[in-house]
Amino acid sequence: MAGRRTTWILHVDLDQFQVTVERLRRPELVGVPVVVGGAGDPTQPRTVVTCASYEARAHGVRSGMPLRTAHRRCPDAVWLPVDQTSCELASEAVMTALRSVVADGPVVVEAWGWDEAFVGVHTSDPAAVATAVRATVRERTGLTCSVGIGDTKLRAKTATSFGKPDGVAALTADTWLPVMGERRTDALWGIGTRTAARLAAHELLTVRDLADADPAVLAGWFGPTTGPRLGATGAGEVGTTVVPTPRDPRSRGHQVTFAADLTEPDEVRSQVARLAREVAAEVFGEGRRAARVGVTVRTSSFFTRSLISRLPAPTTDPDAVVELALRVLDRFESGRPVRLLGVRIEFPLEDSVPG
DNA sequence: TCTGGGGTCCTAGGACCC
DNA sequence: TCTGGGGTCCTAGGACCC
Repeated sequence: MAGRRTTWILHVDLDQFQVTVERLRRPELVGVPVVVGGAGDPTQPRTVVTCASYEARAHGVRSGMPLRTAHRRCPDAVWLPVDQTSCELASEAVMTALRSVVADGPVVVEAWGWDEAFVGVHTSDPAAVATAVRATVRERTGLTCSVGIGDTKLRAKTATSFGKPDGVAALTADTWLPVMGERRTDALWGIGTRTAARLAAHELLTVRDLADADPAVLAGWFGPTTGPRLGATGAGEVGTTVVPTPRDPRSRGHQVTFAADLTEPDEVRSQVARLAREVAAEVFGEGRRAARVGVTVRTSSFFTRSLISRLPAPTTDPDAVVELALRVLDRFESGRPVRLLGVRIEFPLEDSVPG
C-alpha cells in the first residue's frame, strides 16, 4: 500500500446479514441452509429471496430469486420472513459500533442500507483500522463483516468483494487496472446491464476500455454529467467524500404486490387510499411535509407506470394526500388486472439539507 | 428464475413566459 | 403573422443499488 496517503475509505459489508441476525437468536440455525424472504413461505408466488446463507448459496440460491425457485433448488432449507425490527436494531448497533472506532481521530460513518457502510478514516495504517473495525463489530454485535480498503468509495466497495466472506482486501489507484482492467464494465458498481450494453455498442467492453475512453466523447454519447462519470467509474475514481448519516430523505413510499391480481376498480381505489393513508401517517408522524404524491401501477403483464402530482402547497393533511393519490390514480388507464400498487410522498426540497 | 420493497439520481421534453 | 432563443418549472421514465 502506498506509503504517504493518510486519508482512506473503508467499505464495511456485513456477511449474510438477515440470516446472521436470525442465527443470533436461534443458534441451531448455524451451519444449516437458511433462506430469508417474503413471509417465509417458500410455496408463495410473487415473493423473492432477500438473503441466503452460504449453505443455501451452495445449492444455487441467490438473493432476488423467486422463493419457489429457491425451494426447488434447496428443499431442505429453513425458511424465514424478514424481521424488520430485529434487522433495524442490529443495523443501528453496527453503525454505532463503527462510529466508536478511532483511527488518527474520529471516523466518519455513512450507512448504505442496513448492511453496508463507508467509513472515512485518517490513518497511515488502514489495514490495522480494518482489523479494528471487524473486531469491534464482532464484539459489539456478534455479526461478521468484510472490509474493503480504498482511496475512493468505488475502489473500497469493489475491494470488499475480494475480501468476502469475513476478510479484508484493498484496491488503490496502483492496483485498480491490474485487478479490474480486463473485467466487463457491468462488474462496476453503478453500471448495470443497460449501460453496459450501450457501452458495448460503442466498442467499450472492459473496465480498461472505459477508463481509456475520452471523457468528451463519452459526454457526447451519454450527456455532460453521466458521460464523464462513466469514464471516472472505469478509472475507479468515484466517491471521494464520506458523508455522515443520517441524511435527510427525499421521499417515502410503500408498494404492495398482491398475491392475486386486483380486478375490481373499487378494490384498486381502496388499496391506493389505504397505502396513501399509511405513508402519510408515517411521514407526518416524523414531522415531515408532503410536496408531491406519486402512484405506481403494475399490471398483470408487468407493465409498470408511475405518475406524480404536486400538491397546491406543502401540507401535513392526510386527507389531502389521499385525495391527490386518488386523483393521480384516475389518470391511469383502467381496466387491466393490477399486480402492484404503490404510493410515494416526496418532501419539499426546502425541507431537506442536501447531503 | 413469471419477476419484492425501499430508495436515489439523471435526462428529456413539454408548457409557459419574456 | 411568423419566427428565434433563453430560462424556468414540471413530470415521465430510465437506470441503478441494497
